[in-house]
Amino acid sequence: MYFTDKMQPLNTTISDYIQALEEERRKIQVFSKELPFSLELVTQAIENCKQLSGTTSEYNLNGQSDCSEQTTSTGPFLEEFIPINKERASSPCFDEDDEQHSDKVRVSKENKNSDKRKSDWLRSVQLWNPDPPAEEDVTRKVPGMELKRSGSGGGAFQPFHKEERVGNRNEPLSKATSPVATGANAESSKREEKEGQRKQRRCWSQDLHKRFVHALQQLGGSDSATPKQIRELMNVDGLTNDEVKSHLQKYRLHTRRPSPVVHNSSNPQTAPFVLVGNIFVQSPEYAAVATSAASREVTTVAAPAGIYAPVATHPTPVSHPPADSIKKPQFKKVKLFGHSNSEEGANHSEGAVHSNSPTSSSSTHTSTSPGY
DNA sequence: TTAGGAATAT
DNA sequence: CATATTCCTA
Repeated sequence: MYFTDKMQPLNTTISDYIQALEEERRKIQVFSKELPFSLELVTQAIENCKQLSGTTSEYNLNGQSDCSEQTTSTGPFLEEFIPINKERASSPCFDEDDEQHSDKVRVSKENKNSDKRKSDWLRSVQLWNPDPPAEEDVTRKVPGMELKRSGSGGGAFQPFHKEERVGNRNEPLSKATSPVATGANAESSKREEKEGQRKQRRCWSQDLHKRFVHALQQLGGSDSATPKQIRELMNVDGLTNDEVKSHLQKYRLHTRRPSPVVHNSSNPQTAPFVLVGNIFVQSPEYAAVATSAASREVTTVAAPAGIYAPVATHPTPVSHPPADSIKKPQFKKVKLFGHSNSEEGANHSEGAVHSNSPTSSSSTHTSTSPGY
């Protein structure tokens, strides 16, 4: 039994959050001189939250504009305040979207990070982001029913939009089925794409990947799973077989020979991350999560052979999620795959990479950061 | 028709 | 260079 992931603690916690903020404000009020802006910020945040909780009730989980941000559970805790980094040269994900500034009360959302240099595709994305308008469902877990739309038909979906070129006709495409949800489908601007054109690049978000991996494990590993099965299991609406296939190909590729990861044998001193206040930054590109103190076990820091680090097998069946839940990111920001499950777990056979780790630490990874 | 993999494109 | 898409073959 696996349990589906939790992802939307939202609404319930909003008021708690507000309370927390208010308390925070009281505290810093004392230092209003020293921290005028903090006070201001908090105050604004409170207001925004109040408005949010009061007026609207719809939360969309994927509003993000680009692929950065990770599924953040309760917005409160900053997890992703990554410094910033601009550089938009080669980010795989489609960023764009300059959005029109809507005057709404957008809670301050201005994270503009674009990508992580190294490209950990795992964390750099979120859901796919075809584009803003189509926020529909995409991921939806759907409790009860499943519907798969577009079976394999192929390309169907498409949110995308702009880009004109040849005005060709689009295919019929029926988008109809959205898994649940739908409560408010905005509209469907379906502009299908043109035929001759290459499909817009889709980014595999963390969430998506997570589902992918999850499906994979259910199917018994990447070697035994077939794209179609995976796709069905994932139950993500616009996903096509080809996309899954491709992703799988990559996945296999990476899981198969990660090799170089050498555990630094004698150099523990290189801490993988630095904890700064509440925010932790990762020094090397290899991020390994550091959930502050509690580093349960997970955290596969140096995965031997894995690169894809999906979900670290949660061994935690049922424990109280209380405190932790708020504190830690939903899933670690692991980067390497710890293959844990059958998947590669079994691969020991071949994968056995013996550690060749000669050169004492350092070097060896210059740029090769396993994306996965 | 689907899967797997290679060739390409970004 | 990595990741995603398309082409080709079984």
